[in-house]
Amino acid sequence: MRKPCCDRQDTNKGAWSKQEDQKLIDYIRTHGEGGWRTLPQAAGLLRCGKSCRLRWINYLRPDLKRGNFAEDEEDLIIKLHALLGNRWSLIAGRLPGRTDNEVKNYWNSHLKRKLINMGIDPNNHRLSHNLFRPQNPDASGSATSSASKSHACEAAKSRGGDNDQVSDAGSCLEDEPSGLPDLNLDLTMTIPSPSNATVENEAKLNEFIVSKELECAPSSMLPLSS
DNA sequence: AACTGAACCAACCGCACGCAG
DNA sequence: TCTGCGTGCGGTTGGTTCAGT
Repeated sequence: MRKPCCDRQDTNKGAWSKQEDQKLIDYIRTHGEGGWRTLPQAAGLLRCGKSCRLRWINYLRPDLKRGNFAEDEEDLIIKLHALLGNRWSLIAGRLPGRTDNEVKNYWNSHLKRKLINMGIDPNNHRLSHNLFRPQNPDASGSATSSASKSHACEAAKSRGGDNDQVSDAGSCLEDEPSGLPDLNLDLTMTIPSPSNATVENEAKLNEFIVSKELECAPSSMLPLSS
């Protein structure tokens, strides 16, 4: 096991100061992204490289879209989560200006609960039989109307276990309850084995996502930038 | 006004992958 | 082929803010 990179005594932890942010921004503007291991020293920061990278990606990048998620973004997250499971970076990749961390946090704090309130199991996007389904039109209706119909199985639980296999929806649609009829998410497909998981495969996966979006999404959601 | 629990979000941590030597 | 390094990812934690009592 490799030593953690952040165990040095002389590195700062916790919240970033404005000065630190500025140093990081200035450095990356001058030298570009990358070289995270050596960046802190070069930029005069008492941080580990990982911390710098995270700060840049999640907070300082100029193309980040801050603020609340739009309804179509919510829909898309839910739909992609049904397709891909907890692959936050892939999901975030289809949401311009959003980061995986942001999407993950939003899922855990908002969307998960929203689905539960709608009587949908957020883990597999199926109707949850034993959950109380509120009559509240707010919960059952507007924001995630298409989401509630996205009942493909969760793709994969997590890295390692799922092996980059995209959801086998066929297997999870077979016992589908009657409630969520109209999205065609038959995801039967062949994804190359994890051992071959390469950039090319990632690109194929993205193509797949796009094709599914074209099949399933309301036109208002499209096109999606990559 | 004070307290408490819930919600939110930035940041940390450990692991796995790709690549170069 | 093996090994170590750099990087990216997803899960988790901890601090802060908000809402209810």
